[in-house]
Amino acid sequence: MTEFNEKQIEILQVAEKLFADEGFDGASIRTIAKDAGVNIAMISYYFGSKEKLLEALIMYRTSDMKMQLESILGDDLPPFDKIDRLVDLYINRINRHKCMYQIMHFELSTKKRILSMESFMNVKKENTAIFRKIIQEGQDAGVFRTDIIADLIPATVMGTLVHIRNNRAYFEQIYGFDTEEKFEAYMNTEVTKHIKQTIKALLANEN
Amino acid sequence: MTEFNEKQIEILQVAEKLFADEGFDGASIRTIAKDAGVNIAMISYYFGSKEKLLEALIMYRTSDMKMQLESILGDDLPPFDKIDRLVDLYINRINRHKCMYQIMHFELSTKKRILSMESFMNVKKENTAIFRKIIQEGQDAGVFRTDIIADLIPATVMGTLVHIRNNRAYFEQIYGFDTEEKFEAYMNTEVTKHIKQTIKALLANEN
DNA sequence: GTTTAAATTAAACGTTTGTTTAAATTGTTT
DNA sequence: AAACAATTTAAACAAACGTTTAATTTAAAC
Repeated sequence: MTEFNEKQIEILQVAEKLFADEGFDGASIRTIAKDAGVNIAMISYYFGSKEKLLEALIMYRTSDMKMQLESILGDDLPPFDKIDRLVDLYINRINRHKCMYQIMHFELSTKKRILSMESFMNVKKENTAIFRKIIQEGQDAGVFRTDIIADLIPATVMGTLVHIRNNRAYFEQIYGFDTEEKFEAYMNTEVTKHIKQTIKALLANEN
Repeated sequence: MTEFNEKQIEILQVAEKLFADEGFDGASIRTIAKDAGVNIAMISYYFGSKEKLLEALIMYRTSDMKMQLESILGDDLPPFDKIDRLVDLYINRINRHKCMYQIMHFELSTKKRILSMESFMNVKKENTAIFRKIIQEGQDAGVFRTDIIADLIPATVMGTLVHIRNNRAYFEQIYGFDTEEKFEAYMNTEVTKHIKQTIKALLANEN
């Protein structure tokens, strides 16, 4: 299902931004409609309800990750280089869809909404499986340690990134960033370096 | 300021749970009042407004962290043992006040509310400074690497923890946890091990 | 050009929201 | 016991919410 037309995509994009800025409850149908340049009734008309709009949004965004992971798995690269590419992939995705991740992590943790868990979790499971294969390759090659908990590595990568983004105001203040660009530069240099360094240190086999 | 009487504390505790379960906008003054066993008007009467209730809540919870950090700094322990105690401290705090962290990380990242940033950030800054001292000790002793970004370590610890808690439904499903206890046990064993292992690997000086 | 379906609109629906009011109750002081 | 302040209450407030309706415009099909 779910080919979206131009107007629907416009609504999804506006909703993504507003949900992230003001939360699901905080963003009103009226504001979304106004920003998207459509009538309020169009949202019910296209998506059924506000809640189903959120579901559509999540599915709209969590579709292409699998492909990119498989691309890395298939590449002919040394294990540690694959880790570099993996971290870059996560960072790029969170940078590109920062609004989305903000919404997801809040709405998924809320007890009020159940969302379309099944389909969303299936995507996540598939992604975890591919990630584990990449780690397994490095372990089989004797390059990575085997006494680690591979399933928790994505949690550390994404958790660190999301945490720093959520506390952006704090980092901006202690480092004196006065523009958005400076913060983004910090994310792309220092933070990226820290995460790669951390994951590689964890995986490194001290033979 | 801010000694709270029994009734105020009751309201704060109920608000903490409801804000975390349903979000700031999702939790209504009426529900909070009902669960706390007080009249709706009492919340305005005691705290002024719903927003000020949130501020009071955050301040109420972010007061004792500094003391505990200083306790670790003052202890006479080898650097790596201090890391163990640090990670345990973070984990215990997030376990104990999981509601609080859920609220904070969402409300701080939202553009709608500005909160009482100044006082809250000052607490955070002080905590960061103490943390850095603990790392510095290990570096001075030649046990820790010096080419690391110490400021980002707490982000990795807390980010990993919060991320896993937020995606609890996912982990429950892939590991087949059917009770709250099993998930909490997982947090206290595997996740704790993973985080300690990761941070220690990052800090370890390969001499 | 007529007919049928899809898209779009403005208006209204009934709830729920946070907050305020003004009266009633309780507690404390004199 | 009287007087005063602090607490607690039920009721009302206007505003905002998500959704629905029924009428209108646009597009497609015949």
